[in-house]
Amino acid sequence: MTISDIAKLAKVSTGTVDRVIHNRGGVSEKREKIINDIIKKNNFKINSVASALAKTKEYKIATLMPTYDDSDMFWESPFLGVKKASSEIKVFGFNVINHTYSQTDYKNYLDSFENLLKDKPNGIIIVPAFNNQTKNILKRLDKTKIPYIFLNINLKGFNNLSFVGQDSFKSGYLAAKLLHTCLGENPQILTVRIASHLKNETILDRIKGFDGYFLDEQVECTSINVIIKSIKNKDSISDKINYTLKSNSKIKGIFVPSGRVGLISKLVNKNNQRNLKVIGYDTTPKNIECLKNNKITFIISQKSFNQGYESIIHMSEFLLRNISPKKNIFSPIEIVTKENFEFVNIYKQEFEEFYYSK
Amino acid sequence: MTISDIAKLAKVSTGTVDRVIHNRGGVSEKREKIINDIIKKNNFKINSVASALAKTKEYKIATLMPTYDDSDMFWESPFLGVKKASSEIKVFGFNVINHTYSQTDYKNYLDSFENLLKDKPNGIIIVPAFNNQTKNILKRLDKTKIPYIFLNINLKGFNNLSFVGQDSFKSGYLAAKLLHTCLGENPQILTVRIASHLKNETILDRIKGFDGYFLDEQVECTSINVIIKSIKNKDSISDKINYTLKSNSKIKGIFVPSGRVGLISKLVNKNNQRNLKVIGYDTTPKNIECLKNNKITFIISQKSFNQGYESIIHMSEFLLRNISPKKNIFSPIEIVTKENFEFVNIYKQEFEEFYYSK
DNA sequence: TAAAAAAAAGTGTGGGCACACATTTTTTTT
DNA sequence: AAAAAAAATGTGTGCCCACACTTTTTTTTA
Repeated sequence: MTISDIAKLAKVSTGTVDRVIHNRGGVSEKREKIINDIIKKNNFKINSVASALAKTKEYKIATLMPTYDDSDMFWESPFLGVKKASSEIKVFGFNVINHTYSQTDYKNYLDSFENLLKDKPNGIIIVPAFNNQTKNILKRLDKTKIPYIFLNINLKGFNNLSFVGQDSFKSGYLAAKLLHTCLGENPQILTVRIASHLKNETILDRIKGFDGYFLDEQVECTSINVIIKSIKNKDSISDKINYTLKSNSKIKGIFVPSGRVGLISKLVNKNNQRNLKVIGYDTTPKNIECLKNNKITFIISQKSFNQGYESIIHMSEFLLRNISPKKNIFSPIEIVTKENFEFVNIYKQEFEEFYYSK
Repeated sequence: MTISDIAKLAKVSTGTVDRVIHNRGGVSEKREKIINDIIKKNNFKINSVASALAKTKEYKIATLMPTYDDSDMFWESPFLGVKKASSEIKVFGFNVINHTYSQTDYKNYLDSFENLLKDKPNGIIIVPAFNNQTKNILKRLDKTKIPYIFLNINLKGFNNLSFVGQDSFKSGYLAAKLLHTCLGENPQILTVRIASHLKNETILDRIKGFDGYFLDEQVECTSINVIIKSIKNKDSISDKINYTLKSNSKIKGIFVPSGRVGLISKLVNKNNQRNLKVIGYDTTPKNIECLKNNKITFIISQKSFNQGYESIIHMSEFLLRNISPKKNIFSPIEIVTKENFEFVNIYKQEFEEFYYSK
């Protein structure tokens, strides 16, 4: 069943059928109905391959994501996901242009955004750090009607087409459940937070979820909070954590609501380990290493590779086929341990091999 | 960069370039080298969309999988994965024909296989139950040189193109780790096995992995085995399990190395629950229900939807582009709890909505 | 060396659709 | 009622490649 088959059945030309299929207008109501009926009756679906081939329109998608380096590789993963999707949709006329910014420099964030706009993209994928700056930025986007998708970080109250990322509350909830299951009733848990994260919505939501679990379950959990001023001074962190552990011998679990769990877990002294259960986020190389060394018990993964991938794919579907994605596209909340980590990033691994071998 | 661009650069016709690209032969060595060099130099990749459109060849892929019904929905999931892949590759000229058999009837298995052969498929996806019968079947396939992929069950010593499924040993290993983490040192665990599974390689491997963990970790684990004769007589199962639990008050965990964990968990009497940790396999509707009711603590998922999907995709890539898949394509070993189950089957859920709404 | 056979290279059509442009039909204006 | 404008519909080319068929070139045979 092809467009020309439909045209014959409806006794019109293929051009008219084309107009109906793509809602291009300029077709009489009478004919439109006839054609639509025939399409439905025969369950006609456009041949996406031929359609892709015939399309001449070019699309630009721009991304704006944080940089990554040896000290924090987190953002490599979504970036690779973006790259994978880019290579797949290139054949449909998509050109994906990646921009980056430093997470500690909001001016750089704004500059990168200006550069991004110069590309005149048809759609934007953005990791919206810096709540306030983002507001001004996105006001302008709303005016120009360029659609944008939030990747990984979910700010509320914007006209983003979609959010691709984890339900942070529920992932914190799960972290609590795991520690509760391991530690038994009335657990005592050390929560380690970083000062620079104190306004980070994602991390705040995780903590809310963590607390929410114990509230819901009516479990008396003694939670001791330690706040790290800066991650640079490791001695000071180590002192703080080990002092707390020493003076609270009943602490049997550590919760780090960020990807810094590897760093923290490494700083726990041997004599304080006493079979501690440590849980944190993100399967960065450093964290995986700690998982292997039994310094971390559970890592919660948000499959950030897939997040990058999906954000691009959904944008392309929106631009190409006018399919609106769901407002929230939630990533899995994966539990990663020493025993299963090798299987969790298979797609990422495969693409990595391909990408870095070029 | 298109084929005709390459042709111009090499001062030959597009036909000759086509022959080189597809190794069709009939090109002089001299020219072949010139063309290949130009292809490499320009990093030319065939336009897969145009290629797909121009291909006229039709392929048939046949599948042979167990049936499913209300009492055991497990095989619905890979079936839906197969269906999803089928709908995606239809446009490339693939026709996927599904055959099923009863898991308790090897004659039916053989009959279905005969029917399958009548389709004259170009490739076969098979869930190889019945070790002995499978041997005879596959000898014939090897003669006809029809490639076949094992789905979910991995038999050794065959010429299968690939195996798509879980590393069962490691998934058992993980199950042990989880119980160990929850129960602390010297755990006492009840393992519940079904008589009809006693020769099931998958389940045997899971148990090997389970035992292997405690050996590796040098943990003294007291494991009590209960073997269920038949899953039909629930009273008898209940008696057996509850008697064992009552007389071994130190048992704090139950390990069910199969998808029957929901059934088993339901039969544990209230007075025997004493905060038992229950772990088993497969996210069937029944098991998910028990997860919600706190009767099951952890389910290990093998993402069987993805298994079905991937088996088809890899076969199509092999037939279409002659890309050989890896011998073992391992599925993730996912840990599913009450708190994250809603996020683990997202792709399956989406396809279900689409599939059953038709 | 001419004819025959084999190898190498070239040509052209079709696959299904998108989209610009051309033509026909209907409606509005004067 | 004719002319002009607007709406509706039709036509044809190009997107890039696969593959069958044709033509040219080279090699073999007698």
